[in-house]
Amino acid sequence: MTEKSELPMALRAAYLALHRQSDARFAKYGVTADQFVLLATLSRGNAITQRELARRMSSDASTVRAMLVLLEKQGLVRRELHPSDSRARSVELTAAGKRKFNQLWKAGESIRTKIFTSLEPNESETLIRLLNRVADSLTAEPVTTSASSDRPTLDDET
Amino acid sequence: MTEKSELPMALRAAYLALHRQSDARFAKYGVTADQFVLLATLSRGNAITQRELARRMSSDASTVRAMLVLLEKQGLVRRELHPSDSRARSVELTAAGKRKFNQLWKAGESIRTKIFTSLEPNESETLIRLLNRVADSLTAEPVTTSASSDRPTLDDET
DNA sequence: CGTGGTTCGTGCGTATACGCACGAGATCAA
DNA sequence: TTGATCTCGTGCGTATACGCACGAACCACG
Repeated sequence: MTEKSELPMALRAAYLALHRQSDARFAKYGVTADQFVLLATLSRGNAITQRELARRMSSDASTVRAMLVLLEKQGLVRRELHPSDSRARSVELTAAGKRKFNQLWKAGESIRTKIFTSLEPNESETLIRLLNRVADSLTAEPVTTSASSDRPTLDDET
Repeated sequence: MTEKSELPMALRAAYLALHRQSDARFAKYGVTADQFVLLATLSRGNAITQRELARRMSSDASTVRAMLVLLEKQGLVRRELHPSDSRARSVELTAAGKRKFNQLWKAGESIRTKIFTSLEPNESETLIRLLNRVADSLTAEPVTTSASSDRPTLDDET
């Protein structure tokens, strides 16, 4: 019987490990792991609003904005007026941004290899499926705070 | 054939969703999701060094320090002199910290429920196992004396 | 046409995450 | 013992992550 905190902790450990490795790998290219995620997201669907970009990155609007400011300074992305909605801004990769992303993709190859060689092909599929299920279950709307009884492996009040 | 970026993105989505939900849930108790992780870690092994705490949290020494400073102000943790190593500090929960953790554990119950009801018991086991495998594959660090690893060849032309 | 409710981007404040460099203590080798 | 080296905690700088509050624009619906 596994601990109830084991899954969340394993998720945390895996994500942070990935993030650290990515940051280290991309550092020499002057971008961070999260900036890579942003560039990758734009590379698959250019000319989207900041909010849509945030949604696809599983990130937050204000976080994305801060990132865009930095990436714009580096000349990797461009923010233009949205054709139909004048309060929105349309984000896209510059030519330099596309080149940079291609570099980064190659630079990150060994990380992806590390991951996929530790998993059988069907295990990768399974892992993705289960992760998506977890994410979906958490992205659903609020729950009532019911506070049931399940022991936190700690009893205090001495 | 899945995209190579799908697994990392799913991992990111799941982790961030969990983190957001946890932050929201714990906010009314005045602690963050990560502070909960710290308290939970201490609740299972008290009186450990900051570095060991960081290791168990899959976190970083300086991050942990910043968190401890905040938690100490709240009176939830205590840092004492290490008995045998005078440069280290021994961290432990205060009585208030233990009470707080018990509260938080209950408050977070519905989040854990959400996750586990979206997974079959064996799927939880599988997910944990696969996540650990991924984390391990990424935590491969340079060894001190062997230096026999295959080194991903960071040839960056361009 | 207004008028209110919603959505987009922005700015602000706080907490994490992490690398890097430092000083003090610990450890090992000669 | 001494010196080289490693480790622990600290402080600093930067990037994320996110909530919250604004102002502006969009969108009904009367």
